[in-house]
Amino acid sequence: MRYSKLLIPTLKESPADAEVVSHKLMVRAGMIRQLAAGIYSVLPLGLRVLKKVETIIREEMNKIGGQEVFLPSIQPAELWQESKRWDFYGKELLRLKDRHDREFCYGPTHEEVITDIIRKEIKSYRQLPAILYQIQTKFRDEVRPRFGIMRGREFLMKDAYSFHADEADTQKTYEQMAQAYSNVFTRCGLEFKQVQADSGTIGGSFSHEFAVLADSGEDEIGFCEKCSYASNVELAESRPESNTTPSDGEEELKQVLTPGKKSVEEVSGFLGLSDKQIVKTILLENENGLVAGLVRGDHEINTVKLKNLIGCEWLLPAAEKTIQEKLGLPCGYIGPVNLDIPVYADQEVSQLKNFVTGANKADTHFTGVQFQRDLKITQSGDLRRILPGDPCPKCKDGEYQVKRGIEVGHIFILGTKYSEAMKAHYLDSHGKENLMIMGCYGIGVGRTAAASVEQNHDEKGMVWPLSLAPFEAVIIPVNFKKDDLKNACESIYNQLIDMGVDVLLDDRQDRLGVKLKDADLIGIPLQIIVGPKNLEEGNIEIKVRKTQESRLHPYPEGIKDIPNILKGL
RNA sequence: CGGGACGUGGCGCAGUCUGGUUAGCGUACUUGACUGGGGGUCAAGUGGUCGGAGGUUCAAAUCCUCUCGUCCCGACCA
Repeated sequence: MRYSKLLIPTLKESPADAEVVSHKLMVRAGMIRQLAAGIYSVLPLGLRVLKKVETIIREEMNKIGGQEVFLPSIQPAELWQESKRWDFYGKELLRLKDRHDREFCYGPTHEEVITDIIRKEIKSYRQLPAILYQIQTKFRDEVRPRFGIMRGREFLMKDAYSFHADEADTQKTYEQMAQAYSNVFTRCGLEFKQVQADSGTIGGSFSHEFAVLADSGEDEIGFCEKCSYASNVELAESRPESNTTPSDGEEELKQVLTPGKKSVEEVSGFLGLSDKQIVKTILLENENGLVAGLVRGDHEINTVKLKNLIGCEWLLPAAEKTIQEKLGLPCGYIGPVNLDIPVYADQEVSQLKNFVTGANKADTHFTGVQFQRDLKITQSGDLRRILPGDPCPKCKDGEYQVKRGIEVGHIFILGTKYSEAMKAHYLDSHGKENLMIMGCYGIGVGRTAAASVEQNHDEKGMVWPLSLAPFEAVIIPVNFKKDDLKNACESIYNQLIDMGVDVLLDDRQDRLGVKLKDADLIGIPLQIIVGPKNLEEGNIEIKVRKTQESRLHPYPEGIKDIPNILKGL
């Protein structure tokens, strides 16, 4: 391609509304433009990158027997009502009506549509397993879209669904899919981790997330340096502390005045105790009303773990208003003693003796609280967030590390959730009807590209890996007016195209500096600079974007080495 | 959903508090000349319903009301 014929509107300054590097750079490089909150247009250069990600995904999906389909983005409400998600999905589901007033939604995901096809078209175990995938635009009306293409409302996603006759087969495909995902992200040149993730209400222990390590990530990943254990912090198990509490006598329950002391630090400081002797009572709300979670003062509650322990549909922090209305208790002084709602305690809390809690009375706390004697606990379990430095629950001598990550892929075993709700049956070899078992697997295409920028950039701009770069090489004439330079560039350009190199010819009339700045900004891996002095001496300059290292190569003989240089990057 | 900020040529901003020439700067864009190895110089230009609606006033980018849009923070530490 010729630069002069391409729409690559690069900018010198970052847009004022961009926060993260990938957003800033993708706008500056003329790859994307915002149309509305969380909705972006993709320009030619950006599309080239997305297409490269797509190609890698297609190759890996096809390799494990995936068949590509293309499903509608607008879906009838009936299908969603059948799966019960019409009511359940909430405001993230963008609903619309057609001219006949029929209800539709813009698909945020496609379990319903694909299950509808499969239940109609597949009847026999002989046709299973079936693995179908598509690369298509999704819309999720996020509360708060941000970070450009990384968390948009409209975004490009590869979603795959698999249908199976039995669990072993599902498991097999799940593992192949995990491997395929691993291959995709490796080929995209990303540093990532495959981590256990929360499977939510879907059930089953099989869900893994693929997280690209980056400070701008919204996920927290906990992993062990010594063994292979890695999981989303939401899910990471905490290993019970083995230190036995001193066997002091049990103190009496005593009310103490703690005027104005609400936070753990304030209370512990005021009473001259360690944070570990305080128990925090956190009020949350789910579909059945308020619940309380107890964790030690130096710990934090993990609501995902609590939600899983309770087995409720949803769980959110209770609003102060709700607490006032339903319990009439003063925030800051709430405690589990005589608290008339379900109380769930972290396992560490059950080990404590003589601890402090709120007394459900303004400016008052209890001291000498005993777990067994004073509290009515609905259930105890692992409820706390892991912290960096916590012991690994798996290998016993490693420590947790916590890093931020961008979720670029997620795979699930769905079981029969959808096949049951939507009656997707098949006949087995005995002629008996069975429910199909399903898996679903997603990759954020744009997010993968953005994650790559987050991981690979410098002060000059983006540094694409060869596999995702919009072009593999760019030819930069120092002066495009001089015929000998121009002819040499045209010749190199044609030869590289013939050799199958994805090459860009910067045929603009601008000065060298402009071209080099742009080449660095858009991050093309190899720059071929053709200047008058070098050319006279029979040389061209080949510069690597990433390292900024530059070497002279003989011209014209050296042209044929370029594909090899690219391979070596 | 709660809180905060912002909206002025394509992009980045000043002007708004304290109303008053023809709305300004940088950059980009067009034309010409010079220049030609890291966003060059000079000259002449193009481009603006100051987000929108209503109001106050002799006079509104500026004051008031409403509205739309965009961004940020928060929505577990009781």
